[in-house]
Amino acid sequence: MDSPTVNLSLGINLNSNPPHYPDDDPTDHLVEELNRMNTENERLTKLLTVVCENYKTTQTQLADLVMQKNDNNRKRVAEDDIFPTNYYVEGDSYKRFKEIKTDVSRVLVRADPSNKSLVVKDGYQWRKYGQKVTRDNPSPRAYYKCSFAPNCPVKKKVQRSVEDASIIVATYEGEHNHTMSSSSPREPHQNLVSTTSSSSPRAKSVSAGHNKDVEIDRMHQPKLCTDVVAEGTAPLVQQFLVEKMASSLTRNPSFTEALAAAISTKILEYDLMDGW
DNA sequence: CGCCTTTGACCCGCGC
DNA sequence: GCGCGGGTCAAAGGCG
Ligand SMILES: [Zn+2]
Repeated sequence: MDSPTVNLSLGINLNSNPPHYPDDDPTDHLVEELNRMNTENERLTKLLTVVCENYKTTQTQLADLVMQKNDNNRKRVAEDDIFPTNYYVEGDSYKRFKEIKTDVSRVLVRADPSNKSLVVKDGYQWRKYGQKVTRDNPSPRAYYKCSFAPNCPVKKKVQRSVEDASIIVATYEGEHNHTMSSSSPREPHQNLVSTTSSSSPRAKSVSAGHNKDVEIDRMHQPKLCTDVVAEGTAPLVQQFLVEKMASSLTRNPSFTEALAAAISTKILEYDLMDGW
């Protein structure tokens, strides 16, 4: 793919050594310092916005490329042509089709560890129908079903990540056959796209690579989500980009705080805007 | 009263 | 068959 050489050196100049003021009036210095901080914060916010926009654009392009590749490689299964029943007859008994997996998408959500309830508000209405403890994860896994429409087949599994209690991994399965309440019918913002786990060894009907992923980042601690993206099935380009950005940013320790603050305000604006 | 969560039982596929 | 692990059911209870 033609990579338009993104300038990854963000040129962050945080001026971590404030000038030493003469000590005639300390409050003036504080006010001045505060103003300087505000200006810096504003600048960082703008910078962050630009970075996010670029990131989103890159993600969209990557998603398009992946989808094109999938369409070229395999015959696309139309969603409406899926058999009405998931069972077939073998001998005198019904058996269930295993490979009817519609589409699975994985979503990474960062939330503060104190949030014990795994209720992730993503615009839909979910009814919890189960909870199990899994083998290799101390936190339980919750099972939800979309209860917005009576026959909506969408399910999701929610579980905290291993060894990082501030990350919630939600796995969506299926597609909604209804719209999202009274919200705007336009597409929701796609921030992160991860690959489907469609690598079944002998899958007859291949799942269409049609996944919509959203990453919501609730940052309370100045920790970037590099590990999360790296651990998943993220494409290499995305991995590289994120790691590059993270290394650029984390090199400056005081940047993470400003970044967290900027993201918090951004997310608040986002929430108000979308009416979550 | 309707919708939700909780929670143990149940089911089912898989490996031994 | 049996045990195990993951997924689902459904009764019971909570809540506005
Ligand atoms: Zn739905």
